[in-house]
Amino acid sequence: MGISKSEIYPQHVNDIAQIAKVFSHPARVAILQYISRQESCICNDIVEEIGLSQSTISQHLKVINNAGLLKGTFEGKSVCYCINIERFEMFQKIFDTFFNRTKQNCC
Amino acid sequence: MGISKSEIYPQHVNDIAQIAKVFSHPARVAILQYISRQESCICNDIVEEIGLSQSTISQHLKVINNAGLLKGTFEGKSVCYCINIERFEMFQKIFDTFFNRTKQNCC
DNA sequence: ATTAATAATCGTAATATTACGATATAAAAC
DNA sequence: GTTTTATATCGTAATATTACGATTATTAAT
Repeated sequence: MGISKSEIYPQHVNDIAQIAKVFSHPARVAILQYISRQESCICNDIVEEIGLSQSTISQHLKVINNAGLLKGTFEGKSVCYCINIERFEMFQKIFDTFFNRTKQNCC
Repeated sequence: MGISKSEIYPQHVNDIAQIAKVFSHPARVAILQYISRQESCICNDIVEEIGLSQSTISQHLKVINNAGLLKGTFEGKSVCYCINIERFEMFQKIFDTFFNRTKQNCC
């Protein structure tokens, strides 16, 4: 047991859950907020800023990136992380629609 | 290791993560949508509707309820689940604010 | 009072996540 | 070319989550 049965749900339900998962860890929320605060997409002060190890931050960045939320160069020394605003706004919209629909028809 | 260090983040960051966690499992998204679809707050057809065991649904309901998202009677046979719209809208607002703020000042 | 039905809780196995140190990789600086 | 710096990946331990069956508790029906 313990395996999440994503196959039994409609796609849009899985989509919402997957998007929410990105934001369900405080480190990832903090990373996103930190990146957005930087005026010029500067990089791994994130490690110092957040206070987790470099490998852990890298792991969280991967989750954020896999969700399509990052833009920038991703090789070698000077990586430049940026938020992919289009994608970010898409997530915002999906969430907002979910909230609005779920509010409707409620007792 | 493996313990999530929530103490190192500001409160509002932990808040967002905790709210997102509620929606980060498809069963909980499906349960919320199902409850909202019901015209009169009727109950554990949820088990049949979703296709997980009764104990598993109950567990997910507890998570949703602990987040303050349910209203209704919670004892004995005929439990009546309802979405707590005020709380739900509060979550919507927190999320929307997070999205809007994180979009700002971005490269 | 017994029985039936509904939902919560307990115990537990399987799986996933989180975190870190160590190592690998790749570009920049020297 | 070697060293430094920045980031990714690997291996692994600790913890959390998911799911289920069995049991318990509570109400409704008989």
